[in-house]
Amino acid sequence: MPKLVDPQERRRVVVDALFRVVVREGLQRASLRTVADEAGLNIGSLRHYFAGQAELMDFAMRSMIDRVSGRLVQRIEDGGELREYTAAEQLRFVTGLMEELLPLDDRRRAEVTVFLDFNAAARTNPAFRDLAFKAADGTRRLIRRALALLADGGALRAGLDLDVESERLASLVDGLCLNAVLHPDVLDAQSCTRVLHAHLHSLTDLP
Amino acid sequence: MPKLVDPQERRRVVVDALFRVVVREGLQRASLRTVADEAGLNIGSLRHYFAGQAELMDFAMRSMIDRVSGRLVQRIEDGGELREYTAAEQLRFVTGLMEELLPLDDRRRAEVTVFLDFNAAARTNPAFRDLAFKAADGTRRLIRRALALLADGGALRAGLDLDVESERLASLVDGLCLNAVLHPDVLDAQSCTRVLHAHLHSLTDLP
DNA sequence: TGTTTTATGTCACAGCCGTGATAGAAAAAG
DNA sequence: CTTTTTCTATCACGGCTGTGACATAAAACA
Repeated sequence: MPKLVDPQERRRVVVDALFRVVVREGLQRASLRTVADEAGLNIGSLRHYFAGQAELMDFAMRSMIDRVSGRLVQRIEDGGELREYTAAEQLRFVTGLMEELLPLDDRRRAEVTVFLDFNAAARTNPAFRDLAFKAADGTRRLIRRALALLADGGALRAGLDLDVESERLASLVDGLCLNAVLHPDVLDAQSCTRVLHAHLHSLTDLP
Repeated sequence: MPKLVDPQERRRVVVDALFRVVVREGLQRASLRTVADEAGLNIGSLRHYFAGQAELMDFAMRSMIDRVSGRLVQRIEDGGELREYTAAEQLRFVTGLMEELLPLDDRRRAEVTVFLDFNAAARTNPAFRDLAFKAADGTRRLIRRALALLADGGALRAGLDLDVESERLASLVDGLCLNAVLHPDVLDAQSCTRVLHAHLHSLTDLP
């Protein structure tokens, strides 16, 4: 006999509604009332699962980060022993990893859109600063490890500075996300992947 | 005999105040009242120079775009006949042009910060969409022309696709702007220029 | 001078917002 | 059954928003 309401499920429904509002109208318009309406709930009901706006926002941001990092971890686990890969295989793996961060389909586009709005808000809203920093630091570490993997495998071009290349790839990915979300008709998914592939390829000696 | 108040100067003062508020507290908190306070004006006085919020925001965004594009045009005019440059000189010129877009000092940091907030808002606010698109399109054209210049001068590496490289450089610059503004302690001005220099250098055959 | 335009300041209104308080329905526990 | 907890729903308050209306003051003009 299932309980009529599953609190965990309810919170997920609310967060999904919040994401839809943010994608459609921006984080600024994601008030308790608009989110409750989007979720088909009464605001009183929503406030029974989230004590206040701060808790809702914090939970939503954590949920989104968990989803993305979960997919990344899954990919890494599925990869197995990456050191045993050939250079070309390693490059393909890293490419897939970076593509997970780009808005190449509706799901990832929504995530990136929300993520960008959250980060922009985190610049001036102390409530988001720590989380935004951890997220940025996490992808930064991931990218650095990915490039270090290529370097260990001998796939990386000679004379490349790992620090500089990590920053360059991280900023390129962020810039692609930004432009793909803000001007999707100018920078579509195809162009995005083409640029990413060209960049990663230019870091290697592969044909 | 100067008039006691110069309307044009007043509007500039108001826009400067708006920029300070946006940099300090975000575009969201830049209301007519907070901007008026920041400018040391009464809200009634402010509304004498700007009919409403929409006009103020529109004027402010245009002002910022004019400032940046003005500096770029100045650099291009000062450059003279670029086609007569050597490959190394052309690369230096293009580097300087791109550096004008990065938040390398307080003035540029403020401009980029405001610009990013405006663009984020433009995603969901139709009032900003046209301007945001024109600005993005302008820098896109500029970057493409800069790379075309290098290509004509023979400085560009063989086998590079101008379309892909334009997108790559544009997104890299945007990503550097984003990270430098959101995490200035992680990506400082030095790291920014190092990455930019490494990228532009990698596009050429220069030593 | 008087008149007109420009500039500044103040008030009130409706519309959101988050949130505290509270009531009542529904489900679970005793 | 009764009691308790969980859930849903509604009201009211203060705070902030843009804006229309208006009064006053200052400068420019005639």
